[in-house]
Amino acid sequence: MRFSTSGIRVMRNFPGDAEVASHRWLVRAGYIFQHGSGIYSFAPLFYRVYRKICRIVEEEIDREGGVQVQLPLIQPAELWERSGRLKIYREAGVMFETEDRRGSNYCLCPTAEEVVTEMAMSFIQSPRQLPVIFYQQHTKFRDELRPRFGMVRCREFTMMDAYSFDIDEAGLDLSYRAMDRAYHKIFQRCALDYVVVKADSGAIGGSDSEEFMASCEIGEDTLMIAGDYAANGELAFSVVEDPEPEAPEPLEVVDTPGADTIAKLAACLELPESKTLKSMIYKAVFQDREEIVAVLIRGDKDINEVKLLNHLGAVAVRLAEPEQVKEVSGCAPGYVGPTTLREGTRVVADLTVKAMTNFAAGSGEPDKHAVNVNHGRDFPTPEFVDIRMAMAGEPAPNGEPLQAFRGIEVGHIFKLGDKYSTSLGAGVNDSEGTFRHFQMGCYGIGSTRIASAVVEQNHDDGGIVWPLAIAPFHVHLVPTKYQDEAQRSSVDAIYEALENRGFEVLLDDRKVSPGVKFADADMIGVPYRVTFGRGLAEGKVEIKERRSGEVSEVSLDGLIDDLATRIKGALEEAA
RNA sequence: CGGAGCGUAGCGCAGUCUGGUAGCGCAUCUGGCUGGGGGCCAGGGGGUCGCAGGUUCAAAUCCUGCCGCUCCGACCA
Repeated sequence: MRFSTSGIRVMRNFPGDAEVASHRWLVRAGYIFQHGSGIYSFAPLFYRVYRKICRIVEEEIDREGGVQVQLPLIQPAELWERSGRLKIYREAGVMFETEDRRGSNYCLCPTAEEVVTEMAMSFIQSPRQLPVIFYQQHTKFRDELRPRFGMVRCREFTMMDAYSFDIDEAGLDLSYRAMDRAYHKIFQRCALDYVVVKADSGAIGGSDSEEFMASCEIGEDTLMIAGDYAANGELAFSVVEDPEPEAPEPLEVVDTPGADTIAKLAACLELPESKTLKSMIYKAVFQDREEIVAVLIRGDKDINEVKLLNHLGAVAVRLAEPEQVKEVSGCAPGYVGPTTLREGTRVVADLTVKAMTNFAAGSGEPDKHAVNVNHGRDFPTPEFVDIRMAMAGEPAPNGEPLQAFRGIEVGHIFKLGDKYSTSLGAGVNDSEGTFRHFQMGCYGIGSTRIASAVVEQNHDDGGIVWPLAIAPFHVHLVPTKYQDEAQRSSVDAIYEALENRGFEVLLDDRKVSPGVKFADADMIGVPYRVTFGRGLAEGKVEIKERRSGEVSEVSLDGLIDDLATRIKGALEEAA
């Protein structure tokens, strides 16, 4: 491709409103163009990268028996009502909805379990057609609460989504493992540095799920890792040693002037924070009702809302409004304690609360706290369940201390079981003639997000450093003076020869100074740059490796073979 | 949605406090020189100052409302 007419443009400075490296470079080097918050065009360079990622994804999923389809972006809202997910997505606020001219409601596809299950129901009539894995690479729409970091978190993005159908759990296991294999191959080929962690299944639902996380400082997820234990911070479990039980002391209310935080309270009472109790009032939203729930946790720990949501089986949980707090506890948020709760209020306490004795808690009044509080005596024994945020340094279930890392979620695999096949009535008759719901799995890969994550992991002061497998071009030809007849003819000859050999070549035929071309080449980040200039009279050109910066002088005659060796070698190694 | 900030030419910004001819750098166009790390000279084009309303003889500048964007916290590929 000739630079001058390729539609590629690069910028001399960074966009003012981009902060993270991938966003800054992808915009500056002309890969993407922003139209609105979380809404981007793929410019020619990005489209090439995107297509390469798609091809890798396709090859690996096809290898595991996946079959490609395309599912609709506009989906009947009624279908989402039947699966029970319309409310969940609406509560989360992420569903784009629209209606047609007759007033029927539609959802803009945020994920496609419903439509694919509806199709499978009609297409899969016999267990002999199983297993089947349908997949697509298509647009998704999510009205993200906060689009972020350029292409990392968009409101419109492209995702590979796959859905497996099996007759039983053993079959689902095999499909799940097949996709797991494909995922590892895909991320390895994309040269991504990643880890796999146990994950929460969120609004998708189902039992097991694992996330593939690109290691990266700007990652939005916290990964908790300790030896062979790796989990998303959302569901990581840590072991906390219980204190020695004490003989119950009489309950008292004491003055604690100005103690409006756990730290101040502990200091005021000269107690460790672990002898205080936080009482939070939550509103839990269910499909058909809402409930106010009091949540108790040891003062030195934090509530994990994902765990809470899962335990309650709610659609959403959020901190209650002050009026609602007053309703169940008779006081304002901040003064609530387990003894101030109205009778009949549902109380959920973290496991660490179980062993607590003689602890301090809110008294219902400002500047006063209850001390020597004991559950079972001063308030009814609550339900004890793990709803605690694991912290770095605490031991994982395997005994090793947890370390926290940041990651970008680039892939997620789920065992759904029969959640959708049951709600939508999809399945087949088995050999005995009984109707069996499909055992489903679903699998997502953020194709556009991979590109961002790769840039986060592969850039330097000069710009992007693409791994060959997903670089927009293999070779970037830079003639220092393309107007020069002799130079032009040899550059053109090499350009055509390389293209004829099947390599992807960007030829910088612009009439600009060599310095500009070099800077732009670094920014765009093609793995191999070939410079035509001062050695050309002696039949020499230079190959420069973008990543190492290593320059080697080669003869014009040997150039094509040299490049072919390097490129083929690198591509095969990646595959 | 809560907190912070921003919106002036394609991009980056100054000008706003203290109202009075809309500027700078880059990019772009024309001509010339140059030709291995963002080169030089000369000339040119490009702006409803986010939108609406208000105050004023006069608004980019002051006031009100709205919209958009970015960053920090609650969703997810």
